[in-house]
Amino acid sequence: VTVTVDLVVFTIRAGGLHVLLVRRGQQPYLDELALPGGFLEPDQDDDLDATAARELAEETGLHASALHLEQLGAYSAADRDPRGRVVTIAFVGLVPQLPEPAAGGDANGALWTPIDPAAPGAGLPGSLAFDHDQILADGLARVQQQLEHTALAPAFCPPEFSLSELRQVYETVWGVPLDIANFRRKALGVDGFLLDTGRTRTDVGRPAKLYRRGPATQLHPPMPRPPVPHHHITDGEER
Amino acid sequence: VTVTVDLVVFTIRAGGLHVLLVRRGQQPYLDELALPGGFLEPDQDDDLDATAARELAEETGLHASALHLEQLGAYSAADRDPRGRVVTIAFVGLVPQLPEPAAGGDANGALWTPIDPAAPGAGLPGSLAFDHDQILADGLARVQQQLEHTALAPAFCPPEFSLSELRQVYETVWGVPLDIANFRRKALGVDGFLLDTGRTRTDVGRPAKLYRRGPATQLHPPMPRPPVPHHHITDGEER
DNA sequence: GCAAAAGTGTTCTCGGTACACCCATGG
DNA sequence: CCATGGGTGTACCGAGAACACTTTTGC
Repeated sequence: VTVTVDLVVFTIRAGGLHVLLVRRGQQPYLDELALPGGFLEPDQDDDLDATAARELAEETGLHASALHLEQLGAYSAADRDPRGRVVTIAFVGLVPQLPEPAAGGDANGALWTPIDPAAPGAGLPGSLAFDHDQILADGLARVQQQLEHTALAPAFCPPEFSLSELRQVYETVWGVPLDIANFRRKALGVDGFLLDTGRTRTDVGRPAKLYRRGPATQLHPPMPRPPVPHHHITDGEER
Repeated sequence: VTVTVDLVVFTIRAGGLHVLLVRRGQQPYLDELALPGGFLEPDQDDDLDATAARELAEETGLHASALHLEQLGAYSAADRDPRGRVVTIAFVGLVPQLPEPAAGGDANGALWTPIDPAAPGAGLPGSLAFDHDQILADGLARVQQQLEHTALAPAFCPPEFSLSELRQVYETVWGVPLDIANFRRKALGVDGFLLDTGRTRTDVGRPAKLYRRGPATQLHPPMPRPPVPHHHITDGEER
């Protein structure tokens, strides 16, 4: 049995949620879009997490420190890979900024692709190789849920960030607007979530205080996630 | 790379939480306790879920219908198995009643072992083979969390059950007492969680209405989980 | 009647929501 | 001074917690 690792790596660029995709450089699914990934090498001491971190570094140039990587699950349908029995362990990664991905490995290049948090798959230029559409959807759901319960949001931000930036993370990943005042109180009220650096930053308007991520990992009680507003059916994309 | 499946199967017997363990019938870890499990057969069409269901049926005699089985995660440390590179995918299973497990396969027999929901590992006669202590702890945490957010609790109950039985599931898995009145209102208030069968059952005291599990899968809002009361440090078992 | 368990009512409190309002900066 | 975003105050509402109380059975 062959074991691979696939990565669902999200970032926020230009106010929108993006996933890292590669265009496949070999069969099967040559030239189609897929999630970045690689093989678990049995002869090395890398476990799955190390393999995922290595792959991510290769694709994005980012080193494993200071970025979040977590296991999503195993995908094992017998016919998911035409080459034979391949089980893949999917990971979800979160990247703070907007570094251009580095091409390399068996991929012709990696690219940040915008996706709609309400409907992953919409906005994509077709479907992905293997069962990667499913993995992407599961990964998005995981991140959305983790934002509610864990102190994960700063992973999308630079080391120091304003409350607006943090709020935009939630709004972007969830696809809903939040109340500024209530978000502030909630975020600052959770013990150990945010640390006040003395600093402030001015872009436009009143200067904003800057925060660093605190030691807390869980959010008690959770960050409330508003019910998705009922879109009118804009076009297609229903189920 | 070899891929195996390990099972963390819980049930409630005699008012206590129990896990299914086997005594290993072969090297490595001969004669030690371990989680039941088996190999993913590359030549068959079974995916991991099917393999887990098959193993569970072999060990307990229970067929896959009407029992809950869900993926927990992959464990892949390079040195977790002395035979070489073995990645295992752990599953969590929930079994309703108290069927005696059937011995078979490569195990000398399977047994239900009581565990303390506050400290898995306490109460065990020593530690488990491989990294199964860790997997067991993760599995317990998963079930405890799932009870909060999903309509999983009836999986521990017979098809028809009273509210007391359901409440005892929560109390047993969480290891804390719940308020009878508030639990009742909460459980009945969640739309689609419980269906009223007309029937009642009398053991002692006033007859109780019986319910079946409804179509709901998520609990909105979650079943509130009380903070664990501070035990005085009874003895050891701290971290 | 009494014990035991099922089921109901009521009050208090706290967190979330909505929205009005004030503050600091750049132009 | 005004526009822009940062930050504070406050009144309302609903869910959860605690606990008193009533109902239905067996003995």
